[in-house]
Amino acid sequence: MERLAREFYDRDTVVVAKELLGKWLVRVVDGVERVGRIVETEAYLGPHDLAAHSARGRTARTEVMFGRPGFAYVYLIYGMYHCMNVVTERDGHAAAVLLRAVEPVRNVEGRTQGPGLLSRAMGIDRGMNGCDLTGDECFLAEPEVAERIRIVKRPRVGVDYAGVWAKRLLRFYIEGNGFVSKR
DNA sequence: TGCACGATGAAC
DNA sequence: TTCATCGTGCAC
Repeated sequence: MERLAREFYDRDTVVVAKELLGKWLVRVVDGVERVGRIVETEAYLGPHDLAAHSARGRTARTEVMFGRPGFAYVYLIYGMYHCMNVVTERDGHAAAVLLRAVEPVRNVEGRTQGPGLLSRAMGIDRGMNGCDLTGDECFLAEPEVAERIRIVKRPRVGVDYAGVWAKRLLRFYIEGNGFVSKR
């Protein structure tokens, strides 16, 4: 399996968010590789993007967003679900891509359409925060079979509070894929 | 030290 | 439309 290198993440966040579609998310739990094909993402551009957590400043929670690209930013939402993000762009630029849905490929039980369900099914929680995605616990990889896809662009979900930023087309998903989250 | 609320999901 | 459930961030 060909793992994505640091350079992949060290680029424009919108480009990374689009290119992540179709890639494989791999999480190793008890020696078993759980593999999901990424079908939906959202881009969070940085402190100027009012929908991004980094817009509220550098805090203990958002620290990894401000760090180097290719690391996982995982946080607890609504007291019961975890959301996984991939940190992008240079060290100091607090941007990331939220993984919103995957399609089960291998060893994945349960539903995976939505950031909370995806994290639960893949075995991702706050313990993964700050994890190096070029390492062995959790990483992204080129799919074994590349498929041609069409990308749909929509406004991001659940960020109505962000004013004009809520209208930006920063949610991306694979057209026609049945594992994309509803809403 | 307290408290309002969220990049969600499921039930009603 | 309501609710579960709790860490975070900011007000006091």
